[in-house]
Amino acid sequence: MLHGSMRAFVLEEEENKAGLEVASSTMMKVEENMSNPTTSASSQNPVPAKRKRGLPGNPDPDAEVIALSPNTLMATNRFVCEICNKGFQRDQNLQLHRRGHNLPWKLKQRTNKQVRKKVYICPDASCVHHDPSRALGDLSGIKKHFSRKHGEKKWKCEKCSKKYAVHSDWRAHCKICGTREYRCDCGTLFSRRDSFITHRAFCDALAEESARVTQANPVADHHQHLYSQPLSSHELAAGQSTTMQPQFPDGLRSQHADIRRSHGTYVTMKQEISSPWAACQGPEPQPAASTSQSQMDPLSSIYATMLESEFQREGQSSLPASYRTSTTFPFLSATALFQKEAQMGAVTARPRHIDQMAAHTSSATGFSLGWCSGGAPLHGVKTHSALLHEMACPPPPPADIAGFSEGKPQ
DNA sequence: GACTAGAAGGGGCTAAGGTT
DNA sequence: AACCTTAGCCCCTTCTAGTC
Repeated sequence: MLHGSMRAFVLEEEENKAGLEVASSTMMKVEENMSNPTTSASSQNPVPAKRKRGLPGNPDPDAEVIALSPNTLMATNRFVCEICNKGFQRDQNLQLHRRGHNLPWKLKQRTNKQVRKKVYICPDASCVHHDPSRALGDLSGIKKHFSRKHGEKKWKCEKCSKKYAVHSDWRAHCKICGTREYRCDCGTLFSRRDSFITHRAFCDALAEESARVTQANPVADHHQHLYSQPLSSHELAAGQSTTMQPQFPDGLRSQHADIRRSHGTYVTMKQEISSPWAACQGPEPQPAASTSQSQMDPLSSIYATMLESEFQREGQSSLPASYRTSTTFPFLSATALFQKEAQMGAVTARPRHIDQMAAHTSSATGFSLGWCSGGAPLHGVKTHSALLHEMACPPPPPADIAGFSEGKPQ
């Protein structure tokens, strides 16, 4: 489809004779009656508050159409002296230079007549912008277009290996390349948010399924498969043995926490609980005999005292033996804490929300519900949960914690 | 020589349209 | 829906012709 009242068609010579670009031009007339939607619309409507650009490739119908050769579009010093082969960006520069060679020269004269708007067509015949009706409105535009579509892409992004022909495009890409990165818990990386969301839906469903399986078979855990490492806090909370010592690499552990933070989910617990893990990778467990109350660290001691008094208040003679022998409450893993609470609940009264917590193992919100449930727990249980909460959020523990890995409570 | 105006080059920003 | 590419617009700088 040709453009309507296109008046003139200036064709630049494709060939440069003797290295000198000759600006001879041919005038052509293209006569068809076709209205330009852009201009007709703009003439009918009042000027909008925010200026809108015209559609691509719909130049002013009265504009002068200029066809530059590929050489011209790509050349930097396209005006070349036939004597010394020196190139110049502009004809005026060349003409001035020719004076030095005592060659005839002619500077472009300023003209008083009104300059008609120029539009430029792409020299590539197969290109949509080769059609005068789709000519581009400015010279830099057609140059950029020709470079992008038909030129050599010599600018390469170091990060993603994408190539660009226009330097500014390359720079714009380099600014944002690698800044949008989405990482799932399972370690998979995504550059696109939608892909990441899709994957996460799958990954979460898998985690929930694993949690259900975990209740029946504590070994099953998709993160174990994915990381080849145990475990995350919510999985521990599902009731796995404390003899399993999670060994997240520090980097992965903090990364995991960061990811959850970005999801707005169970970040805090994850980070808090990770500290005891680090501690539990410490020295060999001490013999039970060596872990007397006097050797406890202050927090352990305080907690043991609190628990004992709690039991006594509830009518129990004293803390069960298994609790008294354990000296490491503040630095137990989440599993150990839950198990202890569950045991205590079995001794006193088993709270429903503990079961709920276990059932929510893969759900971030479910996990936090376990800690922050607004429901009315049974008498005594609230105290235990509060104590456990305090235990789960201790200051960083000392490096060697005696007796941590003694295993699960009797 | 100083100053001004115009042309050209290049880069940044962003709307529009296409793609995934 | 989000992302990517393309093209239009604008601004700044540089260079040169013309004028005083």
